[in-house]
Amino acid sequence: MAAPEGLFVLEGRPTAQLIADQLREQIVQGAFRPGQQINESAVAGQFRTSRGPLREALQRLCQEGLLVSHRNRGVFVTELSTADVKEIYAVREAVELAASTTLMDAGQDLIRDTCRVLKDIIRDMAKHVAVSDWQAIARLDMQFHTSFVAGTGNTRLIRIYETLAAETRMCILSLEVAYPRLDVLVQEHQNLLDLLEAEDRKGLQQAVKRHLQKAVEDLTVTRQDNGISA
Amino acid sequence: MAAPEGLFVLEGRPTAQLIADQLREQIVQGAFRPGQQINESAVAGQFRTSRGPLREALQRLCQEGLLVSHRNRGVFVTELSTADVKEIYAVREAVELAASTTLMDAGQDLIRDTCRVLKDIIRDMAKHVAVSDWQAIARLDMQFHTSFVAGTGNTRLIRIYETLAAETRMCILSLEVAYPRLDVLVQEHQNLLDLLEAEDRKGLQQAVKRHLQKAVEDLTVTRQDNGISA
DNA sequence: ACATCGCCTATTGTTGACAATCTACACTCT
DNA sequence: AGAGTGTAGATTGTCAACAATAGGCGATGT
Repeated sequence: MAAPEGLFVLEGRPTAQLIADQLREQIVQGAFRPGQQINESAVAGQFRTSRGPLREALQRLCQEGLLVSHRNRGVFVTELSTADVKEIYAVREAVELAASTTLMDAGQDLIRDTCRVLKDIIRDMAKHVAVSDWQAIARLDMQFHTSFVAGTGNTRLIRIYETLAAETRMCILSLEVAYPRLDVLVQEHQNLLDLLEAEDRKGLQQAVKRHLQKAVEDLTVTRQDNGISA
Repeated sequence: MAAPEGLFVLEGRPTAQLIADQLREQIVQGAFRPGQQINESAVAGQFRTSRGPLREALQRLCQEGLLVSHRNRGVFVTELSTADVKEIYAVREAVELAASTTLMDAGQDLIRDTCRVLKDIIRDMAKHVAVSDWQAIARLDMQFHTSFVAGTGNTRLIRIYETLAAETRMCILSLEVAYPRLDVLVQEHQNLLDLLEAEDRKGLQQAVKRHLQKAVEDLTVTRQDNGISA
């Protein structure tokens, strides 16, 4: 049962998915400006492939909400408004609260394993905070939350959250806002970890709500309006 | 501000999305058997189009989880196991509970509007129950829940739930289980509606949990094991 | 009789070319 | 001068042909 069927299918994943993964990473890192059009030929060339596979990858990213497609005009990098930020964080709250409940009901073993992973992420985060590496901090921030949700083992919940994580990273790009309160960032995540380890159900849920609500405030106050996503 | 830019872009939506929508409907209605391979050329011909646009549509449905893709072998209709059913319903619970909270916080107007929509759906449902039209009942069942979530106005939450709705309808197909307890079905939904209208926060959340938990039991007891989704 | 090897067909993955559409710019007319 | 129109360029949408891979089937040898 160690490797029932996945014993090295060498690049067994579909090409479009591989391209989508790489392109997604480029987008959330700001390689394309919000609102910018994606030139199919140019990007296809960049990936050393043809327009066919690339267009398939674009479909995926459109569905994830990172890109928007206008018929006969092409696909563009999504511009996120403050309304979008609120939506995204509302869904994140829903997913994380559900994950909290599931984890608490799942038993100590799952919680222990999850805590171990989260602990390492916080350690990395502290290191990058020391040198103010924003890009890495944003990545680790979302990795923390994604790992938290991943602890449930619910593949669908994880998929949903990964999409939300990508959108969240776009928020930071789109709204051109830096991480405020660098020092409390590590502290807040440590607090979440502690509450999980202590199996403090109510406390964890409250902490998650506050953590996300604060983030929304940080993202919305800096720029009160940033266009309408319609 | 009535129609700033969307004043009739006649079929403004991308082709791949249109094909995906139609194909999704066919799949959830059982036009393809679970595990069956989708022949690209054949289906493309059916839609009077080429393989290119069809493949783009397939990418979407793969990401939604209705299809699974194996490199160099093609895409197949997903076979859902009981583990998948539990996952799907866990996420549904998370979304619906979040929707409940949002609606309750949103104020009476939103609740009133939502209730009106739900009332009509229940009426339709009762009609189709009278003649035992399973296909229509399944559709209306999911339409009820989707409309409930739609009441929040959170487009991302709605998108997520629409995907879950499609997967749920596949559960019924994949597990080849009929709706049990036809009579209580209308009654349960009416109960949810009443609790929403009464703004009984706690009561609604409890009712949602029970409603979904019952559904899981109905879907899992009939067939205790139905393959492994890996 | 069974296992193994090699071919063969069907289907997917990819590519390049062609057609349709939109945007931008220059030109003309009032 | 300003508004409207026509044209040109670029980009997307679509298609059909080519290449590559996987699984099935029969032949062959032990």
